[in-house]
Amino acid sequence: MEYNFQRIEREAKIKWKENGVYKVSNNSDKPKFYILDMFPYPSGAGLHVGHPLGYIASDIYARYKRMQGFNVLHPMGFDAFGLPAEQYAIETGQHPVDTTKKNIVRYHEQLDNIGFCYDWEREIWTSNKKYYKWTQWIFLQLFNSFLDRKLQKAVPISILIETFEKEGNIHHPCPGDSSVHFDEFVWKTFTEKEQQDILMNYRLAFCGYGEVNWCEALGTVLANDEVVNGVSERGGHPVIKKKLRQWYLRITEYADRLLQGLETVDFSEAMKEMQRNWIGKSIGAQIRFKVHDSPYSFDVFTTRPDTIFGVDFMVLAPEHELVMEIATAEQKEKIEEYITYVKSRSERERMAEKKISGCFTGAYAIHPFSGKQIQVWISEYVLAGYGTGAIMAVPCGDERDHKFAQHFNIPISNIIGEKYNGEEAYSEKDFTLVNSDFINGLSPKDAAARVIERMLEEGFGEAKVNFKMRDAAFSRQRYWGEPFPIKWENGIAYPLSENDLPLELPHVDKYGPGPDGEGPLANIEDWKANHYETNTMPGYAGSSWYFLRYMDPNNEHTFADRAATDYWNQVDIYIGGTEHAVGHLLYSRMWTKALYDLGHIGFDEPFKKLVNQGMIQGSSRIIYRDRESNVFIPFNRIHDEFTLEELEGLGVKSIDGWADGMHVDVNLVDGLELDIDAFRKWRPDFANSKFLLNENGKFLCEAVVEKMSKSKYNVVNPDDIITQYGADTFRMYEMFLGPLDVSKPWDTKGIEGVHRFLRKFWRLYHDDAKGWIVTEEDASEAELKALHKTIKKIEQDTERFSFNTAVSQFMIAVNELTDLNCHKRSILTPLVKLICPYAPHIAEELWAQLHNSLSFGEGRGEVGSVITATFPKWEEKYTTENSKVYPVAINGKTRTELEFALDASQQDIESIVLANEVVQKWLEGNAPKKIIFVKGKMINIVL
RNA sequence: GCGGGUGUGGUGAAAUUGGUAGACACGCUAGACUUAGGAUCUAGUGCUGCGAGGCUUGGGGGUUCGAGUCCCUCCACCCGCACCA
Repeated sequence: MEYNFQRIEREAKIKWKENGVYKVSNNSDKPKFYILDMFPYPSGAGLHVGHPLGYIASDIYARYKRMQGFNVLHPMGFDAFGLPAEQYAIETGQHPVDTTKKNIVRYHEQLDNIGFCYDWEREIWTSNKKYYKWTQWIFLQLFNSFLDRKLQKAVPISILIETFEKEGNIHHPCPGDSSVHFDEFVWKTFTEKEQQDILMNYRLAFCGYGEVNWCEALGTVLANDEVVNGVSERGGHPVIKKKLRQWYLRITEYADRLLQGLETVDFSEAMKEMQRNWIGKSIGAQIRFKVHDSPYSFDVFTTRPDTIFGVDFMVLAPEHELVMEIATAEQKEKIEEYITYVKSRSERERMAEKKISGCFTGAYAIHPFSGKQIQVWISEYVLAGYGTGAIMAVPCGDERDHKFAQHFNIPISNIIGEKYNGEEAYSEKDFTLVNSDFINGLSPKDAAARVIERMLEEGFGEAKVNFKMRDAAFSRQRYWGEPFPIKWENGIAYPLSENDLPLELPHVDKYGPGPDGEGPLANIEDWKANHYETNTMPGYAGSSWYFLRYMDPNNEHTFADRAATDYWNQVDIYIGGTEHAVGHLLYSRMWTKALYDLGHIGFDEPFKKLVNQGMIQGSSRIIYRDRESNVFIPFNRIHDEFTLEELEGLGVKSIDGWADGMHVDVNLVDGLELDIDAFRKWRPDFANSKFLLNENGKFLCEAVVEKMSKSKYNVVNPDDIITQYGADTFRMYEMFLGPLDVSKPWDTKGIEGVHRFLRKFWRLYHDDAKGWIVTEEDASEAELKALHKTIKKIEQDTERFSFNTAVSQFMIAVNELTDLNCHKRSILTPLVKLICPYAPHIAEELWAQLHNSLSFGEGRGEVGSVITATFPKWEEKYTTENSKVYPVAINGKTRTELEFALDASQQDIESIVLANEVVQKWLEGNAPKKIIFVKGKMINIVL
């Protein structure tokens, strides 16, 4: 009986489904385990072999945990709203409702073919109104609360209103506009509109005017993390800064907690570092400088208040609001010219070439301590969006300031002493200050504290913490997203009541942009008449909390029952790519914190442990053709010297043209060898081309590793692999490719080895001729040893996500048992259980056969529930330790005295024992401290 | 520039965390069985040498009885951030 994976997998799938094997209950005595994948965005192209990598890993771990007796939540769903889905719909002339549905059905089918143990009854789509009702509800929670900075937690806005009525905002500085101050009396004089405008500046989800990333091609704004290198992440369209009315999440208020929370979670250092970097906390001071002969003054932010006496000039960002106010008449023209120049430079140009440029305003600032007059410049190296958009420049201590001073011949003062060489800035902090008035002789650290103290006393500066992170743009001028549950009246945003949720996304036939940078919803008359907000939420809205919904997916009364969220609690393991480091992961961490603050859930970090999987790249095949003669030349011969006859025979006049390389469909290539007939069929335009062959009659392509994509013809579809080799082979091979977290190219060729292994595995149980061959004999010592070694290794490997070595371990075990000609039930039964997480279909089949009629379906059918109970305990007796250190006592002897014994003992353990005795005698009863044995051989003696 | 990471056969990679480096697999070579095979099986396969042996984990140095593993230094590559004051 052959290993008929097609039959086996078909039957297993039916069995699992009929018996509801993977249904998960919220009521269980078992300990819980929550393992989650980043849910996919169902694109039109379907899954390629790279997508399921992380899913396979999590599935193996889920099944493994289930076997250990955990109640495992391992759900799957679809991130269905958002820009790409809408773009795809537009491009293919369909409606996003239809394309999304179609794509999901396809994804669903593909995932099922791989044999995942998802509880599909918990499936969620973010675009489903039953789901986005609660996305809207959470939005309202954010809208209706603010962050109390003293408590460092979100608090309902109603409490803030009460406070304002009692004492104004004296204890609650306005995060949106720090210039807003009022007491309880003034508050009461405000109109409703004025009051609401002020409250808007506190809300965690708020609407305001701001500079946003506007993408004309997509017709919408984008969040900072959706803009990469100055172009849109999706589609690579140019992005410009534009002032628009926008919704935002006030994530900056959570900056500190997002930073602190990283200490409590198990993410990779790189991931934590990325998030820290994005948040960009820096500690320093804000200092006010007055402008000479002018009513104006401006603030700068610096991390080095200790260098205050080294300030030689000031720089404002070109966009700084004071620039035109303080510029002197004679400099105005030059300033305007410079600003025009800056505006003419795109973000990309600025990044590409960092030129030193700037312009003197003609104005002078007054040093707050010394009263010295300091030139005020503007330059594009000072960014409007960071800090206060103005800096105090200390050339001797900052590289950029130094270059700027040199470039414009600004005299440089030295407050560092001899460590500053006049050539380049000295930015270390290990020096003693000089030429610095009252902080002379202090270290930078002490000086900074002293300066801040003095500034506070004199009232022109204070300690200040600055963050790089900005509030997150939360509205899109698009159709395919959650509508905001907001009604506008007289310029005031009124939240809908909970009872009115969901505010459904109206079905429209046309969903082009609305007027004046508004969303498509502005084109709908009903919508406008009701004064609903016309923007929709961004793609990351639905994904910021989906992990909570899985816990209680069908609840119609709340986003998830508190008992359910308490039971499942944090996601124990979250698997996904690093590309979400500063987007999704930060947003969901913030939402979790807000929901926690407001008492809706009992934990404030969503993901306990994050595992990053690498990408599976495509391995493209390239072929080269001489354009003129229309001859293809094998890659291995491109640098060859061709003989004249060869060239003439082919009609090649020159080989200069061969560099005409083209991608060829990887499915037409076996390893590197091109199937020429198939190629001619695929590209009839080359049907008449000639091929220069190698001596063995083969034509070889070049292999290039690059991203898997349709246009490169290097996409491998998991469905094809599964048809040919089966899902179990596919799963094991993906794991076998290498460590989970590194990127690696797909190589279909290598899959044979894994497939061969599974067939060999099958042959332990079945013989092609004799059929079922499992015997009842007692196992031998050698067989037990092989089994137990395998159990131990695979448990360890699975535990630490080292699935590639686990698969190797299986292969070793099967090779060993095959060599031992072992077909014994007592060995083969545990082996089935062991392999189940990796190759569940074959395990299902073998299990059923081992137990004759007993199938998974009986007794709730989980393989795992049976497995844990009968896993044999690892016994000391079978330990494979092959190196042991025997400690023996000795003092005061040198190695040379023992060398002869060493030499004599290289052969076997007996001679070593002998040698040891000799040594001991030699030393008159004293033995060495350690004698080191490696695999039965004495390697060394330690005194 | 800053931060994080990685360097091991022709290839993907192992190495019990300081103990025979290269497990397992791909590829390759030879052979067997086959009408045939891209099926299956057997043997070989880090480099070097006829050989005993010698050499080998990016380079150099160090600690140690012993280093792929720890320390210093240099080099290369990948990822992230990047005029962040």
